[in-house]
Amino acid sequence: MEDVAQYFLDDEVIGFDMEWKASATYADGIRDNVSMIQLASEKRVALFHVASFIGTDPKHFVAPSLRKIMESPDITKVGVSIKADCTRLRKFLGVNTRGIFELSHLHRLIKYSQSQPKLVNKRLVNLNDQMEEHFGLPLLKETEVRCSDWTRPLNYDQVQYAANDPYACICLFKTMDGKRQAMIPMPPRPAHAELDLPIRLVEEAQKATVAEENAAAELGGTADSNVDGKAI
DNA sequence: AAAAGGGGTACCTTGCAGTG
DNA sequence: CACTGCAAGGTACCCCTTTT
Repeated sequence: MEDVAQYFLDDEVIGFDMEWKASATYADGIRDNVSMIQLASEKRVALFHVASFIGTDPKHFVAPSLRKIMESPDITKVGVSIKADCTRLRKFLGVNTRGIFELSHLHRLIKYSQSQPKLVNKRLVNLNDQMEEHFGLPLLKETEVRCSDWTRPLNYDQVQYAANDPYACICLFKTMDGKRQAMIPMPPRPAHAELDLPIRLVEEAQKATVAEENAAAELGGTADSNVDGKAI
């Protein structure tokens, strides 16, 4: 994971997606709830089958460079329903993702801002509909594969499916942002999704950060806190 | 099935101005 | 000083959609 993640450190925008066991509840362990992590740039796709990693502590499942990528506000992570993925990543692996970009927002902006401004809202649009709109192609989203057991060794269908998702996301972003830049007048790019949290959640996050820093100070350790508070 | 997030709505609290 | 009415802002809940 460390070696492969380093390939993405210099990218400005990457596609991001996760897979987990459809039947998993929050009471189940890490492997059931975060079975795979996928990244994609225009050049390459990375699949991390974390369910097969050895260990019990959250830190055994996230290599330093992957954490760096996810927590950097300068590397934009694009996806559909991406906030839910990031919540999972935070809850089970302690990764506080920044630079989150919801493709549904950009899709609505370029599709509706000139004809039906009322529809430029935060409602999610599924990935398949976005693919058909901008590429005229359906994405193979077979329920059988999607809801399969992602904790077991993967078969070829699963690998193909898992690679498709983040790659489709990065392609969609490039295409849609190109359309946005061609619009007259050009609307601004939607903000990173973590920046428009309700005030209540922002305060909770700040409290958690302070508590974390206090705990680290008490231990006298040099826990690498990538949180500078500015983005929040 | 389970979970999260956004939009909409009803309800409550708060602050302010006006009135007696 | 006490009371009333109104607008603004916050909160809680339901419904819908999306994800695996």
